[in-house]
Amino acid sequence: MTAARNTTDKRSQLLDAAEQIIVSKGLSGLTVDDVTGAAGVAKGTFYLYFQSKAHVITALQERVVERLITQQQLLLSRLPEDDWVGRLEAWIVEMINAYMHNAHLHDALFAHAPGDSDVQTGVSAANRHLLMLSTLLSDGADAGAFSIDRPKINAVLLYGAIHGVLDYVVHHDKSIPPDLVIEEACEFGRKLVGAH
Amino acid sequence: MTAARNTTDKRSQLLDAAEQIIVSKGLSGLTVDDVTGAAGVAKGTFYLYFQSKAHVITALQERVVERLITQQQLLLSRLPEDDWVGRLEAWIVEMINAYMHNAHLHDALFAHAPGDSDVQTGVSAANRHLLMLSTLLSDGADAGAFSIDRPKINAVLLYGAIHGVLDYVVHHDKSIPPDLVIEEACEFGRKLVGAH
Amino acid sequence: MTAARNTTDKRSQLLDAAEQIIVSKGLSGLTVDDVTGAAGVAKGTFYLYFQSKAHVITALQERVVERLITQQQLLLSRLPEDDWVGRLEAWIVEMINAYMHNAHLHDALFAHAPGDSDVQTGVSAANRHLLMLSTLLSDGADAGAFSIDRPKINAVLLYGAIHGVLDYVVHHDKSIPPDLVIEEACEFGRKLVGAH
Amino acid sequence: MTAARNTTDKRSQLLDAAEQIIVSKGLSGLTVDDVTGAAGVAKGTFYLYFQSKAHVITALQERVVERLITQQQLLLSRLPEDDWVGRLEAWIVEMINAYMHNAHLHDALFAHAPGDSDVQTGVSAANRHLLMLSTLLSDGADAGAFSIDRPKINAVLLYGAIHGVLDYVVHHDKSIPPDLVIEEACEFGRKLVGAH
DNA sequence: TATGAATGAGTCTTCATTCAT
DNA sequence: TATGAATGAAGACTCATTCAT
Repeated sequence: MTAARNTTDKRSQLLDAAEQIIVSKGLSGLTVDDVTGAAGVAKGTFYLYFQSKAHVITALQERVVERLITQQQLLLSRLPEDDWVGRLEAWIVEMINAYMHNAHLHDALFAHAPGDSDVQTGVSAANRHLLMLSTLLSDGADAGAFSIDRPKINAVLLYGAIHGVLDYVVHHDKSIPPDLVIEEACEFGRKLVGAH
Repeated sequence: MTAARNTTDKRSQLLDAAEQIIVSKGLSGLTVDDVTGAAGVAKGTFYLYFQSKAHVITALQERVVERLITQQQLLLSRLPEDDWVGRLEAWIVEMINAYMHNAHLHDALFAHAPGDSDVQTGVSAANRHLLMLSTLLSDGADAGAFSIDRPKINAVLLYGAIHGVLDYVVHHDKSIPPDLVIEEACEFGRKLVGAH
Repeated sequence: MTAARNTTDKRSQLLDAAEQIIVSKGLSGLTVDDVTGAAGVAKGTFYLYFQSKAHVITALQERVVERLITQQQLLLSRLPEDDWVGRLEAWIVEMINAYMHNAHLHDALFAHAPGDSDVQTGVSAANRHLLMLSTLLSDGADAGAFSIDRPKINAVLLYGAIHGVLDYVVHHDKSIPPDLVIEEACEFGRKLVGAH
Repeated sequence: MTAARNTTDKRSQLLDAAEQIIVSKGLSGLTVDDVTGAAGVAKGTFYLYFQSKAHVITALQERVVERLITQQQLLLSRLPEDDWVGRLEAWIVEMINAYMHNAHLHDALFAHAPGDSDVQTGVSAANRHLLMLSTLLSDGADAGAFSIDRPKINAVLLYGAIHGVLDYVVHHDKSIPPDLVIEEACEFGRKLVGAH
């Protein structure tokens, strides 16, 4: 058990270190050397837990998305089943909160430079998150609460819209208050699903 | 004048070469060596026209956006002044067409890896494009055709949404036909501005 | 005794694993990790049976040569004592057969990169094999069957010649049939000892 | 012209440096770092003249063989056309001299670890040398001076034999005087071609 | 303007070996 | 005996940038 715990710990330490470095130096500033240095282990140890540098990045994406999904599921589970607009808003709000809470990380992790170091993971992390939104729209539509024809493509649009504002707010116009972002994003969501 | 023209030419050649390489090898596959090689000039020449590698990328972004803006302005100028929904749709359609016509390039150029090659250009290329959309929304609202409170933030949302679908369609689900993308994006735009 | 047997077994397993890897990946593709992996033991176990990686290679050389020598001795023991040319030919034939039967292994093992992994083993494996040939020549000369002055140096020459052809046939001209190689090598041997 | 000379010089410097390092540390002790260090140039410069580490080795082989071939051709050109045994002996003598003059280098360079870093060069350097010997045997046979059926395979045998003795003398029994090696090798050659 | 040889810091990755358990 | 996590030295190769000509 101790061994198992240590293993888990070390992988997490490495992941934490990588996360911290991405936050401070950006994705391109991430070096295996720095990661192991920050984690306090030898360089070779890195390769005991990750096949390559690209794999930590993927693992980090997974972790970030997984946490966000979990959090959103928790929130949604506390809402009335039939309050579809409320559920959509909750989803949006939590996504924005999570992103703004650690903007640099989300940014670096999900600013795709496609074709580059794409370590394909079957269904990528972001895709799973997108699927969650898509399902939400789909279920709401089935329940008659949303007037939407193509849940998937609409989910993509909404997802892109939210990512877009967040990116804009974080990088180009920090004067916009988070509350306003949330409000407008929700308004946007409501329009999309035809609620009012 | 000949000299001046040559200068312009050579800069363009370099730009063309860079563009071509990004299309074929991606942004991370771009090397100064390849650019000068493809442009048929010596490596040192590169630095006569661009301060650094990051600067070509920026210049390329400018050029791409400038062309798109010009094209959109041309299209809009042919539309009736008061057909605001038509103008918005034309804007969206053209953006999607331009993107899909050279997806790799737009992709590489606007998949920001912030903090990386951020050669800040005052108001960045993309910002100018965004401003165009924002102005369109604003004018439409002033004319009473759009019911929108905050044109800027709504422009950002719409812009992000479109970029998002395009990215999705190009990288994750190529089965979606361009026409459908255009249709949904326009529908999305109409909902946003409250046009039925 | 059981323990002793296990020990022997494990050492052999390790040796077998190393042999197999050399055959498939070449000497430079040999890693302790792969060896222990293929042998089904932990990495540390390797160092319980061999002082270093270089030592397995040496041990493998010994084993290969030992087997060959044994086989040749068996063959020679069945031949008439006084048929010296026949004995020499048998020796040559068996050497060629053994080599061609597992060319990769012999190759990797006896393509000396001197100064590299030279774990000096007193009289090296190959030397013992050479000594066998030398003795054969010497005895044949003593019996008056071979007209040779310096058995040792002639053994070296013959040994090198055979190794040379084998290497050539295996790596550069696979079109040469084994039978021809054997025939020419024997002819070569006969000339050397002055038989016809 | 200066530029051309410098270029040639630098490539040669690198080659010289590599040669020197191989002599002192063996082939496996050869590092790009050391080579550039010894040549007094920056690390990157190495890759301006050679595609990879493996390529210097090949280039070195070429150079060594080329020099030897040139020297042998010079020697042969001074001998009477019809003294075939003399020509063969001269070839053998020069090969042994060249080898012994820089044993470490020849050794490291031609101790093939096949399948490893084999940078195939069409007809490899050693092959060209072998061809020279083969041609010599063939011509001598045509002239009626050598009684040999298959020049190529016999050349391979002789070539291997000589390499074998040299390796043996250099690594295992330094007590054998060079003169004796030469004498025996020549004797060996004569036997091979059926000259007394 | 134009050249292109030279630079050298920067990075990933491998792998033999050790050692606490 | 046996394990296997941890080590860290070593090494190949890249590429943006400079500068003498």
